[in-house]
Amino acid sequence: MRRVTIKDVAREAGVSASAVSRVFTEGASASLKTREKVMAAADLLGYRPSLLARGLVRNRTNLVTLVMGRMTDPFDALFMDGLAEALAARGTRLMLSPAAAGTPGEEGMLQALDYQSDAVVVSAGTMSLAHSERCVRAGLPVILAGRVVETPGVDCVLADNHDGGRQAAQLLLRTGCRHLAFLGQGGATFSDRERHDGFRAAARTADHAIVEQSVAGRDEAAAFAAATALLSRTPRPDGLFCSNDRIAIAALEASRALGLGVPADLAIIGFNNLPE
Amino acid sequence: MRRVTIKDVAREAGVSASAVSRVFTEGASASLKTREKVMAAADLLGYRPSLLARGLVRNRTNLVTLVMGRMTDPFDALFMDGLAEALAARGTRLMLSPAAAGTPGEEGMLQALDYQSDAVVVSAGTMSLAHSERCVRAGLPVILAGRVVETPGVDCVLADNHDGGRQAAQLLLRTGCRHLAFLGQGGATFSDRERHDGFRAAARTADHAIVEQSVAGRDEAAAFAAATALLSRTPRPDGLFCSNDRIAIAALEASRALGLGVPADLAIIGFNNLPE
DNA sequence: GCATGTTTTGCAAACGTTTGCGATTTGGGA
DNA sequence: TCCCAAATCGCAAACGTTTGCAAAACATGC
Repeated sequence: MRRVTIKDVAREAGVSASAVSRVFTEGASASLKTREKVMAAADLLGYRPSLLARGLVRNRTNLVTLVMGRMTDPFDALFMDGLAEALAARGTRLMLSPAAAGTPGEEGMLQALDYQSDAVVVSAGTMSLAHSERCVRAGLPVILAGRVVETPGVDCVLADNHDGGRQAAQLLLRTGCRHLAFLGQGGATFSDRERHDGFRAAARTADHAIVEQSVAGRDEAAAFAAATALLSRTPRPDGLFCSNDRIAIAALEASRALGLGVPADLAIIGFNNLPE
Repeated sequence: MRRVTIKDVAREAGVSASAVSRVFTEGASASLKTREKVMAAADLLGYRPSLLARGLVRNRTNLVTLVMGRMTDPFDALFMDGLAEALAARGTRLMLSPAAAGTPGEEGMLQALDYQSDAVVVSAGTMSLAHSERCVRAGLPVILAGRVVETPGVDCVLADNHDGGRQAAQLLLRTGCRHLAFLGQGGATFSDRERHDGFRAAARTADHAIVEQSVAGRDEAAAFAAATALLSRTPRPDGLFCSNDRIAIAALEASRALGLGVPADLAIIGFNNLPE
C-alpha cells in the first residue's frame, strides 16, 4: 500500500539510489550490468518514478496549463484535443484551468505557477491578462492562442485571419457572386474583427459593396435569427462569409428554412474547417 | 528569478517556516498576530505555496486525471468541461491523458500514478482496463464513466440508458407513431447496447415491431447514409430513436434531404441533450 | 501570586527524487 | 604486470513543503 520508492528498488537490486535514478534518466551513465539489475528489480516491484519529486528538484514538471473558457465552440475542443495529443507525444501532460462562469479566471495563470508548469497557454478569447506579467517575471512562458497582445514576453499563435477573410471574398467573387455579405460576432473577438477586416478590404478593392449583420448572443438560435434577417434583405446576398463555422452552419439552416438552395441560390463560406 | 519560498516569507515576517506553513493550511493553529505578519510578508514577496512540494509530503495533490479518447463527440467535450469546472470549484485541477490514435492508451491510468493523482476517471468508452487493478491496489480511486464493469474497486457513473430507451419508445408510441425504428452504433459501446435494449423491450411490450439500422464508421457521412437507408424502407418508419444526438442530427439532415417533414412525417428522438 | 490547562511556536525529520564531487572500478596499451 | 584515462558508482546535500513533539507563551480561576 505504501508507494514503492527508488530506495526499495535500490535495495532489491543491491545498488545505491543514485544508480537507480541514473538508469531512469536518459543520458546518464550506468553500466549495462546495473542497468539490467535495476530494470529487473523495478519490474518486479512495479516501480514508477514520482514525477512530483522529480519535478521538485529538476524544476521542470512536464506539465502545461491550459487556461480556457467554457468550451461552447467545437473549435475549442478541437484545439484542446490537438494540443493535448501533441504534448502527450512529447511526454508532457496538459492541465486544465477553466475560467469558470462567474469568476474572473485570470487566476488560472497563477495556478500554473503553483504547480510549476513548464508553460501556460491561454485560449480564453476574452480573458484579462492581468497576471501575465507576473508569470513571465517568474520565468513561465505564456502563450496566447487566437489573439494578439503587445505585452513583452508573451508569445501569440494564431491563424492569418485577415488573409483568410481576403481569400473568402476573392473566392466568392471568382465564383460569380454579385452581393457579398458578412455574418460575424460584431467584433466580439480578435479573430472576428480580423476576418471581417480582411473580407471587407478585399471586397472594397474589387469595388464591391457588402452588407453585414452581427450575431447577438452565442447560441445557435441567435445565429439562425441573424442569418434569416440577413438573407431576407433585398437585394438578397448571394455570397455569404461567416466568421466561424458554427455561424455558417446556422446560416445553412436558415437558408434551407427560407427555401434557398445552396450552392444554387447562395454560396456560404465558414472559417474553421470543422469536421461537421 | 528564483522562486520565493516559505523560508523567504518566514525571514521577512520574523517567524519560523512552520508558522508560515500553518498560516497557509486551514484548520491549523496560528495566532492572529503571526497570521497578520505572515500575510503581509507573503503579499509583499508574492509568495504562493508550491503544490508540488505540498503534494509530495501530504500525499494528496488535488489533481485528477482524465483518460479520454479523441473528442469527436461534442458530448465528450461537454462532459469534460463539466468535470473540470466542478473540480475547479473544489480547488482541484483536471489533468488530461489522451489515449492517442495509435497507442494502446491504457498507459494513461499509470501516468495518473506517476503524478500521484487523487483519482483517475476513464471516459474512453472502448479502452481496455488492463491496469485498473494495479491502480486500485495502489490506493488510487478509479472511476469509469459511461460504462459498467465488474472489477472490484472501480466505481461507475452513467445515465440510466436502458430506461432512457424505454422512455423514448413510450413517447413515440404515445405520440401516435406506427412504425418505430432504431438507429445506433451496432453495439459498439455499452451505452449504445443499453439504449437499444431498453427501446426494443418497450416496443416489444407494446406488441410493436421495430426496424433497426446501424451506423458504420464514426463520422457524420456514415450516419447520414445509414439514416437515408433506414428512411427509404417501406413501410417508412415514422418514429425514430437515435442512440445519440450526433446520429439524430444526421438523421434530421437525411430526412430533410428526402423531403420528409419533421415532425409532420416523422418524429425523431436523440439521446444526449446537446445544445445543438 | 500560583497552579493548571490551552494555544502557539520552533526544531528536525520526513516526502521521493536528482546531481556535484570524489572515490572506485574498468578497459586497454605499453 | 603496470599505468592512465575514462566510465561508473555512492555519499550527501539539495528541492519546498508538512507535521509530531516538546518547549514556550498565554489565559483562566482561585
